[in-house]
Amino acid sequence: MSTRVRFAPSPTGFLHIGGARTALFNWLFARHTGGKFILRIEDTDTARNTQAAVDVILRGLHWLGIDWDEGPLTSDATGPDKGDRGPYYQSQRRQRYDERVQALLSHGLAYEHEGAIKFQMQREPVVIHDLVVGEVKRDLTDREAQDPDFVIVRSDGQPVFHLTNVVDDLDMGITHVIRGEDHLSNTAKHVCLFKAFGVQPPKYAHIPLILNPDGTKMSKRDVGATIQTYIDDGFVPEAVVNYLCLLGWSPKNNREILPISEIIELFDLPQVLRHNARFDMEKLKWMNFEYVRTMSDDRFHELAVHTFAKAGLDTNQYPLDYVKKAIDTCKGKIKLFNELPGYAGFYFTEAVTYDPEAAKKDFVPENQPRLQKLRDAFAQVKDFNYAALEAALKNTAGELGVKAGVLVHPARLATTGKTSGPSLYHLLEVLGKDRVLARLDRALQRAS
RNA sequence: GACCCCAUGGUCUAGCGGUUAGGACACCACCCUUUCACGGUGGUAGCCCGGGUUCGAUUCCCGGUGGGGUCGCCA
Repeated sequence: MSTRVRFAPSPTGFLHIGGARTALFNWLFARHTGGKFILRIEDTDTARNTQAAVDVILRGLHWLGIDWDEGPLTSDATGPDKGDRGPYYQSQRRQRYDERVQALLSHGLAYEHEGAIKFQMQREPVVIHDLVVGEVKRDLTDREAQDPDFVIVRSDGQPVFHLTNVVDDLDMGITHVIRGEDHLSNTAKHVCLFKAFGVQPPKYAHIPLILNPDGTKMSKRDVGATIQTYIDDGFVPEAVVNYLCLLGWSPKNNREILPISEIIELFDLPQVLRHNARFDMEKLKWMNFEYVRTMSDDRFHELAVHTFAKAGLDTNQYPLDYVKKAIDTCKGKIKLFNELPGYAGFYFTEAVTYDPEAAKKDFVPENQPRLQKLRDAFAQVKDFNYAALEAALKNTAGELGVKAGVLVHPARLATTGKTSGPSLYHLLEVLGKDRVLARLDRALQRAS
């Protein structure tokens, strides 16, 4: 039998990193087993479920590269979808729930209570066979022992999560429920519901949670908790996905960075860890850097242009060749794309502002004649390439009897406004003689 | 409070009765270097505690401690 798994988020207005990882593990399992990955929107709740909130989820999954075989095509609950087990919005499945509740009622497995409908829960401990955790015997808590039965339809007629979740999994033929460990306690309820409907429950796999660095539960307010953060901060989706895979799972053999195709091949449920993992932004950034420095020049260029544009720097105003060479000097230097405007924005604006601390240190009277000599040397360079520029600078330093660094720092500050950045000689070559001389002249005035 | 899950350096992990306990991030030192990085070399740092089982436990069992989760007419 072919596997069928689903990711069933509630549109809360953000895609939580834990949810994304759950989606990812489901997706990996489906791809690994050659089964189907289904997206179902659990929007039974309140008015907080807006189309915009669904869009956030759809966009987040798209960005991560997680595609679904069945599910909605748009954020419109009544809009088009793919798959023959729809609709995939719970708000459109009300009739199914009503039918199932009637069945329970008529079999005496549920009953009305103060206008709501409650399910007759079994009193004995429920045994769950979990693919990750193992066999779990779930006993009633003291609170539940008071009244083990739980509401499946609210008094206003709205079916409740436990009911809709189970009915949908049943109707959609879900074979494996892969979800966060925070659902493990709920699973006892769900297993009993399946039994009441006279069917075998799906197989369960409760995966560990992603915690904050301090070990507390990650809420939407915490750093890195929502996928939008990564989109906004200039992360590469493959890096985020790769990192997420390593939280609660390992490819073994001391391997960490590996293509998704290989992860799909290696991934399986029994190897998922049981303990929670803490989120480490530093490691994610390192991994992102690994992806950024090894990606193709074309992709780097495309993402870079987009990032500059976001920061208000229009690279289209410059010759394509200039833009390309400028961006090339940044490859392998930045960890996140959002560092780019600060790192290399000087290529795309004539309004260079000097780092005040550095200016105080480098633009001093003592450096004025040195910079002047360097400027004159650069003016003599006919073929304005990095090798010639390096030779010119070093030669000047030699004549001045100073180390290269004495010229390098002021020159960098004069042309970029920064104390660090791409290779100086390469950046000068890209900037070109006119710009370099002009910027040097401006700095010369400042230094005098 | 009750119920459930979990436990290898600061963090992510490999390990599945006998290992100098391996890798990665981070950190420190040195080298390289025009800046910042990259890279290279070396280094600090770990099996939560207590009982068992065993010739021998990081590894198996029990208890404790610690962490997390769940006990809604939220999902």
